[in-house]
Order: sequence, then structure tokens, then C-alpha cells
Amino acid sequence: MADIKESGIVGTVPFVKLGGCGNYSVQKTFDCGQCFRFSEVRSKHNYAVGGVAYGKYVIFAQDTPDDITIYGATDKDFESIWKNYLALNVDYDDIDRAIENALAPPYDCVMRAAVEASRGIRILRQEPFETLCSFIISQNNNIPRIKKIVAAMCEKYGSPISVDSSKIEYAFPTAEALVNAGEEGIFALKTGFRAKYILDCAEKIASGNLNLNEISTESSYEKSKLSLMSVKGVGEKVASCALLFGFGKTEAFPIDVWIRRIIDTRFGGSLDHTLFGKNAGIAQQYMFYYERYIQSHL
DNA sequence: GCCCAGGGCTATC
DNA sequence: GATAGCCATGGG
Repeated sequence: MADIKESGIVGTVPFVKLGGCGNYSVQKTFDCGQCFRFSEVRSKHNYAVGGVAYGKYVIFAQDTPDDITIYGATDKDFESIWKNYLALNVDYDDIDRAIENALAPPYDCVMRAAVEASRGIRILRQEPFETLCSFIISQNNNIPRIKKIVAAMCEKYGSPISVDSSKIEYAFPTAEALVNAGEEGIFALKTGFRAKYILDCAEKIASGNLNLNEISTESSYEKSKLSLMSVKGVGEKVASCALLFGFGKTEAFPIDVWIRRIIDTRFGGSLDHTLFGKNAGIAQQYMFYYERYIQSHL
């Protein structure tokens, strides 16, 4: 399992260098459509992404599949936030094996190919409110534009985080801040017909009508999904994505146009995702990545 | 101009 | 329960 090999400070920025990360791919993990707040940054490392989560600006840098360096984090931050966020406390070797063997021939072969293409992807444990709002924004939208809208929302209504003397980042807004923004304020961010959905979501959270902490600890997956679907504009798919990426519910199996497509073209039109059990959401993410990978490499 | 994007709501049958 | 329009916006 991942642990700290070295920690210190460069300039004013604390960092931790990790080893034992397994076959982690920072690039695939942050480029597979689950997270809209990180983007590639230049560094001395092989690959690095920077962004805000849990109110902190951090950079995740990587040179080999086994190491990750986190800038903007102390040892304590790693233990209390980033280990869980990056899913470094989860054994993906076992999960990958289970996914490869979950289906009967010939469909096991499709899953083997999907696992192989997706090697190194981890399901992040993102913040519940941010994740729910982000996937409301995602509906009938594409990934680059979702990122733009979320960034605009943070800049306009999130609290500033000073990175260094010349750079300011922004946290994701609180529910209260979005309620104060109102439907016009949210619409002005180019959210279109989703503005009223985001407002309804923020209102239900701010009023206590919907409690995301309770949903996190709710043991019944169906109940937690129905709770999220009480928000206007949150249907099966958005609720599943939020539960998978923001609430740790790995049995969720969101079906979007890409998953629909791969089921139609490579699984004979139907797929019983409960065969994957608690790994359904991870299998789904591999399928999503694989199908998009194939499309972009034709 | 068209079609599409990590969809869901509403009306109608 | 299924299906048909509709919803804002920008990129290809």
C-alpha cells in the first residue's frame, strides 16, 4: 500500500512523496471524465495535474506508476484527505481481477480489454456537493464545457485560495453562496436550462431538506439514490454518477450515451451490471474509458 | 445549416 | 412504461 517516502517544503509549498502506489495513472484518473476541477500543469515531472479539492490547491505529480508527489500537502493532509481522495487505500489488483472474471464468455474478453486499456484508473472520492452539482451541469453537455462552467462557478461564487503571490484559485461554492446567487446568477454562468436545477439542489442542501452526510452513510443504495433524485434535474444517471464519484458507492452503474453505445455494440444489447457486484461502478468507468479510447484512436 | 455532448422534465398515449 | 419534444450552449 501507498506510504510516504519523503516530505518537506520547496519554497513555501509543503510536499509529500509517495511510494507503493501500485499501477496508478494520475493522467488517466484525472482525464477519464469523473472530475472537472483538475488540468495538466507544467512541471519537472513526467506528468502533473493541478486543481482544488477539499478547499485546498494541490498538484499531483507522477514519474512512474508506483510514485506520486503531492505539492500543497503535509503528511497530515495526506493521511486525512488525499489517501482517501486518490483511493490509495484500495487494492485495485483484486478489483481488476474480479472485473475480468465477472462475465461469461465471450464478454469476459471485452472486459479484459477494457481493464487493460484503463490500467491505472482510480475512482476518486470527491466532495458530495461539488460532485452532485457538477453532474447536474454534465447533462446533455460535453466534458470540456462542463469544466468551463464549473470553473466559472468557482471563480464567481467560491472562496479564494491564495496559491502564491501571483496566483489565486477558488474553492467550489457552498450551497448558501449558490442560493444567494439566485437563478439569474447561476444562469449567467452559461448553465442554460440547468440553472433552476442547480438552484433547487443548493436550496435543498442549505435548508437542510437534503442531508448529504446522511446519504454517505446510508446503507441502502436504492434509498440513497432516491434521496438524490428528489432534486429537480437529478435522474438515474446523474444520481448514479454522484453516488459513485462523490459518495463512495461503487455499486453504482451510470449509463450515459457512451455506456449505452458499448453495451449495444460489444455486449449484444444488454448487460446485467449486478454481476460485477460492488465493483460495478469501477467496471463502468473502465468501459467508459475504453469506448472513448477506441473512438479517439480509430 | 446540421449533429452531438457523462439527461431529465413534461405531455400524451 | 414507453416515446416525442423540449430545453441552452458551443464545438465539429
